Amino acid sequence: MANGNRGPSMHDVAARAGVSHQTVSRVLNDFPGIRPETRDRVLAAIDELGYRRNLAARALVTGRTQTIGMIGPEIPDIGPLSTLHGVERAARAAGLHTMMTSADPASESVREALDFLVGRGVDAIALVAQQRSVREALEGFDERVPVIHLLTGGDPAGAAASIDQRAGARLAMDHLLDLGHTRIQHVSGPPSYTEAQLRREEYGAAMSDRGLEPLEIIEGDWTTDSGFAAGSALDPTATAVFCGNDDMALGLIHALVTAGRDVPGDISVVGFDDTPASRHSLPPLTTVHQDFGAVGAWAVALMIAARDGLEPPSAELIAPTLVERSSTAPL
Amino acid sequence: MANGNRGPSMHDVAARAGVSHQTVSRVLNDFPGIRPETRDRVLAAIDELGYRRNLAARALVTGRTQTIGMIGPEIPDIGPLSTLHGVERAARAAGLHTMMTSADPASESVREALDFLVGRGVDAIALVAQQRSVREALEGFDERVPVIHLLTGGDPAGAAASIDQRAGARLAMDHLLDLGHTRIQHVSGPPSYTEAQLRREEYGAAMSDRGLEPLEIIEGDWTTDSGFAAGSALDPTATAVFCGNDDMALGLIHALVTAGRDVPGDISVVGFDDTPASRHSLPPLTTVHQDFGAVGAWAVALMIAARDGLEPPSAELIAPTLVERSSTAPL
DNA sequence: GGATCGGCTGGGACCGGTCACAGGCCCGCG
DNA sequence: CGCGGGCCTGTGACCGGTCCCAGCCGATCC
Repeated sequence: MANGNRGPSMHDVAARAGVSHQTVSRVLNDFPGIRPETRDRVLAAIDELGYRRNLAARALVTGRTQTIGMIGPEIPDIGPLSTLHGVERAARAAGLHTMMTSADPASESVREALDFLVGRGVDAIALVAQQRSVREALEGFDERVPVIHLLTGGDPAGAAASIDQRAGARLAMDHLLDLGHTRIQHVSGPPSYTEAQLRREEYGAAMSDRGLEPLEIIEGDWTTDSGFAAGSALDPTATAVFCGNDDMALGLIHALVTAGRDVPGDISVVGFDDTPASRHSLPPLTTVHQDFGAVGAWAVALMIAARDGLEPPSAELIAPTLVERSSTAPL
Repeated sequence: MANGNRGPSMHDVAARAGVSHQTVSRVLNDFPGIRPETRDRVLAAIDELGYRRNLAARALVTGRTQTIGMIGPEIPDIGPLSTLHGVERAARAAGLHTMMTSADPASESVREALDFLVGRGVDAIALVAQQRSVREALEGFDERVPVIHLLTGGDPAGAAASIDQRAGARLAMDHLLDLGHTRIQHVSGPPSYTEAQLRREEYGAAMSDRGLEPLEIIEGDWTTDSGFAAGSALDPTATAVFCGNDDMALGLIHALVTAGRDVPGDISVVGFDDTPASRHSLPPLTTVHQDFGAVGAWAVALMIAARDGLEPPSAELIAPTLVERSSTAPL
């Protein structure tokens, strides 16, 4: 072991165990046909030396790193964060490792992140693609490494893992409509987000399905502040508001209550996300729960299939659920 | 380029540009003393071939991966998450890459995560060590890769980047005390967290510094639900509550209001974290803001110093600030 | 004019694993 | 007693970069 301070190598182990490096390799990779006694000697040597396999060397020859890359947004919202966390857990369960980097939605930045991960030799990439511009960055990206899209909302079929946004929006709207509301307004997220776009569309569809005229849509940016601002822009005849996410709903309620209106007495509010804060806001928020962990797990399944050249499992969206709390009431 | 489907190698580029692989390497690494004309030819060849350097090969010979590892908790709270995000950004700015894995606080799990990262050849590790048990996992971990602790609260000096918890707790307490409150109760996080421990101690210190007797401390688990539960365990004589974090404060306020008490009319509440939801909760929450991004940046500075064998910059804690909103009022 | 020197380039070993292949040994069989 | 065939093991090439060293060239110097 006369190599700098690099730690023992396979040859050192081999020498100590009195075998060849190849035998050590076989033990490490669980190859059959090794005499138990030999195997034990090798294992003992590994232990004594504190040997640890060098993955760079391994990756160099195999061309596989057993690592998947993840690209998330610069500003981490609860959704992407939870999803990537789900990916990480599912990957670890599958014996894979994860490497994460972030990128703002500009194509340039996404391309950079992609290049970085490909350069690191990841076997597949999970890309949070809530915004259309992120997906556009992939145009002409004909790399040999498969890319799975996350949280596209179910817009494009194909290699993507998402929550069914239309279904979620319909859940919220039907809840409000079933309570008797007809003047329902929508505070949406930025239209650059596919999810916001889909929730918007479904808002309109849900209204017209009941023969109702949609009210003007107020555009927010997902933050509590923008929800607060939306409060003063609300249609005075509205008796219910479907908010694009919980944070905006919280801000909106704050504005409403400040203006002397009672929630849900005067006006009902429903959110989207089921954040921790929504459980105990005043009033506790009726909202749509999304299982981000399931999205992550599904993404990993897709990546493994893609990596191994298998047919991808049939596309399937994760179904959201409605959580009824106290921010909504019958008209 | 007759190698499987591995993409072009340095030799392919060299052949195309009519130079040696060594010259290509020099161009790639910005070595001086290359004729501009030669350099351009190489660059052109790289571009035409879509060549990309194989980092596994590079890491194999240099022994450096230009990557830092991060270990976060299984359940991602806002603090660790924001901090790791800060590490990621600062690392990228320094030309380093990050690889993240998570571990539950059990020593076993932390050791595994450590081993994994060391095996991947990271140059340094940032470890979220809010809980004492996490730090204990490092006993006898004499690896050659430096480990920086995150969010220890400033308890142990040394290779750690944290926010000054004592100062933050003092900020919250002095605010309440200056408003004239004397019956102040504390809802703390789990004592296994150093941060919770430090906030607790400072609560007691702040009280006795003014000659006041501390009230019984209620123990929560950081969640809104535990804050809600704390609401019914509150000392009836308390006129103010210092909560260990915003989520618990939100749950507590919910319980209080449900029980018919007014915040801040009957009782003042201050939180800790400055989460997005706290800006527009009802009432908007007075809380302590922590600059997690700065912690991340500081951690990266420490890691670079450690990696290069430099003397670590003198230990310094990030100072929190008080954000006054509407959940507190004079007695 | 020959030696020296600096700018620029090439040749080969090496990092630490995996893979393909070639044995050595011992057994059973004819 | 010789030979084929498992079982188990060793040998050497190779992955794609970086590092060390040598060599070429023209210009400068004495």
